[in-house]
Amino acid sequence: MRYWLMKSEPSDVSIDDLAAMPNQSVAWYGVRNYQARNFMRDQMKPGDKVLFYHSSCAQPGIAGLAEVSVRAYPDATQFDPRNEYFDPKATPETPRWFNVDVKLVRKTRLMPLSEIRGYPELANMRILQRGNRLSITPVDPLEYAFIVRHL
DNA sequence: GCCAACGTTGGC
DNA sequence: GCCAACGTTGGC
Repeated sequence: MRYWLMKSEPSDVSIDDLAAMPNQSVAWYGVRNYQARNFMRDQMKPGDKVLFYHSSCAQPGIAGLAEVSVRAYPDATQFDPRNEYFDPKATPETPRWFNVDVKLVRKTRLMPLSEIRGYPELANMRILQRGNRLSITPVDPLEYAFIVRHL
């Protein structure tokens, strides 16, 4: 089993939005970065643990715990010309983008980015490295356990 | 294959 | 809104 941190803009899908979804589950659509796609397509498996992170907002930080509920399949938004994530180079025969489904485990208190930054135990997290923009990053099992213990 | 220009991310 | 950092595009 692996551990991941997944960024979502709360104005798009917040932890409360996730909690309100049918089955408290959501398709992680719209990833248009190859590294993040490859994580979903090649490595993420149902049962993998996810830190649900709020980004690009007033209070960036970890907002809850989730898990992968469905393994990767073609992202439907790439085929829809009216969707903002439409990709003219993708076809159903040769899809380019994939997404997993993610299911809520529990909403937690918000652990702000500033707090994460303050723990020496978490200093190696990808999210803290300068210039990091990747929306899906692997998390070390020890880092994950540390965070859960401090939520 | 190089690399300049451009677009996006995301914290502040 | 600013801007650093990074990824992608496309001409050559």
